[in-house]
Amino acid sequence: MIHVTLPDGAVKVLPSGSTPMDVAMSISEGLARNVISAKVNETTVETTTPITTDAKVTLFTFDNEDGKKAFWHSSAHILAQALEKLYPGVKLTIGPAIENGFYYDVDSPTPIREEDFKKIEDTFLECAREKADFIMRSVSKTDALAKYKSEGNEYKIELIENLNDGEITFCDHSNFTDLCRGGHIPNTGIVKAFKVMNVAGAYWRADQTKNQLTRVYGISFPKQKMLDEYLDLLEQAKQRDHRKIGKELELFTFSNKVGQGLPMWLPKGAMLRERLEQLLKKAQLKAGYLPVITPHIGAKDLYVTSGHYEKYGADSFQPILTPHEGETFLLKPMNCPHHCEIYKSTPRSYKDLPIRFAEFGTVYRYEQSGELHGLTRVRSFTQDDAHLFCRPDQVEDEFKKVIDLVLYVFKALGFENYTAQISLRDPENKTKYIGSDENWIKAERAIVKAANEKGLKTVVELGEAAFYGPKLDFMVKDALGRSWQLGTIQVDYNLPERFELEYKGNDNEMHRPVMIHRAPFGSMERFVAVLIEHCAGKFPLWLTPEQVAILPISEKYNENAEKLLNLLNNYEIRGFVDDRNEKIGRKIRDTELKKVPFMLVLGEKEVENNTVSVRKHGEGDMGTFKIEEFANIINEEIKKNLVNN
RNA sequence: GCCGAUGUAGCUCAGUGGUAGAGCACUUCCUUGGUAAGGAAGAGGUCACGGGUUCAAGUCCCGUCAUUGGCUCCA
Repeated sequence: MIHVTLPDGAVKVLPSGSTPMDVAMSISEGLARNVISAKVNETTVETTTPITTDAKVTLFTFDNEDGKKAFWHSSAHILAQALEKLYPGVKLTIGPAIENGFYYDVDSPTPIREEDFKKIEDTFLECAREKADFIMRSVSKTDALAKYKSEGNEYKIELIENLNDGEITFCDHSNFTDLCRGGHIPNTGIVKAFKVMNVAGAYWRADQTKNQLTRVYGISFPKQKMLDEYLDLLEQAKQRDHRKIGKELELFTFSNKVGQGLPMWLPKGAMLRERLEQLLKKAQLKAGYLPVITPHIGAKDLYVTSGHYEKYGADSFQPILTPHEGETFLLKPMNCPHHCEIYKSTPRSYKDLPIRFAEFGTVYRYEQSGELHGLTRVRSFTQDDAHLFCRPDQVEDEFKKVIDLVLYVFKALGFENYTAQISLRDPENKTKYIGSDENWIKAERAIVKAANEKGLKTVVELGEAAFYGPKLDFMVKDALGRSWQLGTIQVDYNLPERFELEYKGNDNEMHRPVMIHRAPFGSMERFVAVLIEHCAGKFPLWLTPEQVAILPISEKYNENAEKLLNLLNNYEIRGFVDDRNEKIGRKIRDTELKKVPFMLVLGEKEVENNTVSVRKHGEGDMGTFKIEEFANIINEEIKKNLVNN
């Protein structure tokens, strides 16, 4: 007999050789029906893998992350089987589970196209319906290599060559075999619904110099209904796409005549952005930041000093020349060098520190053309940048204050769900970074300590640091549960050294300050894009381009409507009059579609009684109010969703 | 930058080798209304751009540009 310990601490005594499925059976039949994968101690196994010693066992259903992973990993096998059937001569490479579904990278002699998706889906489901068991077996390295040599599959051969003899396993189901580490659901029949999401090119081993493969993306579920719900979610995401809403709400535009990836803010978008900037400017003023303004270009040497030129020069916008020989400027890709020079414009004393220079600085980066995307990835964007120059003993405290500022911004804009990513150096590849080991260690320690003391939920990523220092990045989850990287805070010991920044200490000696780079929004473009998708274009009242629409019942009341608008403007409420020759139903419909929060219907009754009939977006008629009453309602609501501190 | 898809009116899209279309938006007129589309008329296009095939190209082929889904990159 063996003792099996479950995650809740319960212990089951079962015959040796019992499987995770037996464990599930011993708990309940319902659980047994839904169990699709299991972990024995720390290893993911099949539900049919015998357990022969005392062990900790965790059972997974599709509702667990691990269960989903096993489900989608297994689905990748079925996809591979279907692709082999449909595309003779196809070479399989790898097919992992991903966050939403799975993919399989193949080298296919015939192209796989969108019109083939239906065919692939049908074949996949045929294979799934065979209810073939997934069976793991060990193979010797020689045998494994022999199989793929006979198939001429150089990719699998490369994979196997990196494995040790004795740890190579194949997974069989039906007549299909694949090299595989394991972690499957019991049989193919559990997969009831499948959809090919996309095909795309992907490099073998993510290496641009290697062969380009075809990546087939798919997603599968144990129930058709779950697939339908997932597709519905995608449809919602599409409806929230900031590119679509940005156009509909007239927030921003692009023009080929201006250039790729160069966004232009339309009046409504520009005003919205200004409101966001004001929010932060006010908070920064309170927090002791000092505004600075710097040019959009800088002498090339500035960036040679900072190290940006060496690192990114070749892939950036090319230098700007002047009528004078040998004089070159660069569009600024970063604000920090300028801010360093401002720091240096006068001698600094330890008593002056910390000095916090803030600027909404527009920067230019030549992003790869294939990477451009709406407002989230552009070639000119404005950072809500600031650089804090402090004494080493101030770093931690300053860092924590910046965290507070970032969280204030998130809270004000309704991003409740976020995690902090600590991005450190890649210890394997230190040459990517500038600066001394000692400084890196100091900077990394400072970040980890500050994040911990602030009680942030953190994940650590090695190799994600900026080339001059480690970062704390804030990842927010939007209303649909998608993750976005927004604010960033970075500790930097390197640029102060490169720019030879100094201050005089109380010992009358010169010392080097530490820099903190930070941007709570990140970039205004990206932030607005994420905000649009988060709130589906229904911005918080204080931020929205138009708070009220005044809808006269007929043209007779247009003049009263204009007067009302003026009155509301005095209460700092903004809006517009819909003075079109249309019926009230039509005006309401159009205003609803524009997502204007409040509609004021104005007709004979209202004009006589000096009232407005209020209608709220998405909710309908709220009744009749005195104008002052309405002004109070709206101002109360603004306060409610704009945190004050 | 690489692989795939797409590019027709301001917007969303139809048009599969034979005279360039629809809905919405826009303009004018009628209508002056009470909580999600009132009616009529009109205007609007070098079918992304450049070549080619053809008696004939929005449609087929090649190239360029842009958009887009991925990959790689991201100070």
